[in-house]
Amino acid sequence: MSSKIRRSMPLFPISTVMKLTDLSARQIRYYEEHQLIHPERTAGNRRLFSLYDIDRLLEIKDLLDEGINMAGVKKILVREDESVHNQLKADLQKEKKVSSDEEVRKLLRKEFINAGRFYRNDLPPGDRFRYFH
DNA sequence: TTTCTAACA
DNA sequence: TGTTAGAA
Repeated sequence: MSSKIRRSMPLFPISTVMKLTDLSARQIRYYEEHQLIHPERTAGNRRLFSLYDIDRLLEIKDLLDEGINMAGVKKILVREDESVHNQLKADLQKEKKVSSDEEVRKLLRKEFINAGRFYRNDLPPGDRFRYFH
């Protein structure tokens, strides 16, 4: 579980992400506008990307290269997010720790503060742990 | 210097 | 998607 936390740690400025993904700053910001990634922000409003964000950008790039449009990419990534959520829920239920989606979110809030795919800093504080769709 | 937002001869 | 202006 600690690996997930490390992968979600906000570390890189956009210049580094541009080099790692070979995407333009415009493209990276555009994908954020479309809710495909949710990079953290510094006190000075600069974006800080995690390894999860980098992975997602690479996935987005691959899907786009395959000819899939934004709407399609969004659907695919949302499905993946839901899959991750359901897998986590299944694991937790197996351990008899929780059962409802609400309980899954509650536990996530406790264990993955700022965890990449589950935390949305673009929503009001009380709604930040809702899942995508 | 780098990054941000907003906007478009 | 690129590019640029003006601000931070």
